[in-house]
Amino acid sequence: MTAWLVKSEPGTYSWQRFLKEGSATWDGVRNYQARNNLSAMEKGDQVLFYHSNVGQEVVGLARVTKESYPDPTTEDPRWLVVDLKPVRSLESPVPLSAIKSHPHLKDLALVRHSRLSVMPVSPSEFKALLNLSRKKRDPAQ
DNA sequence: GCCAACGTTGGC
DNA sequence: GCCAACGTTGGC
Repeated sequence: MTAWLVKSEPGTYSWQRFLKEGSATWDGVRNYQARNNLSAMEKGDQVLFYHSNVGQEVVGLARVTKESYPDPTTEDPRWLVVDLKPVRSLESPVPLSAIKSHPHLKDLALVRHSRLSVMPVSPSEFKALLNLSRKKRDPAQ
């Protein structure tokens, strides 16, 4: 079982909307690498939800509820979707800057391949990210 | 708003 | 099959 990270622009589809709706079909992926990652997802896998562009932080944790199937938003059979459901918001969102400055997270695809929208996260990276999300904010800031 | 990085398209 | 042109993503 692998952990994953998916990106969404909050203006397009936000974590708040995902929470409110209670589930999502992760459609619209039109990149082969991202598509391959979708197809490798298994039911029950944990998925971190990242706000790209605006926010630039990991905001929540979700889970795969349905493994990949053809993207209903296109006739093109090459593209796939999975279904996700929200699990919980992170206590404290993990900003990209914190990920970049964490020595163990430098190789995360989020950092190395900033345009990839669906990526695997190793167990140790996943643990590190969750640890960062538990860290209390500096009261001075 | 800019632009670097990257992916895709199409002419040759 | 190469590569220039173009479009998109997303950090800054």
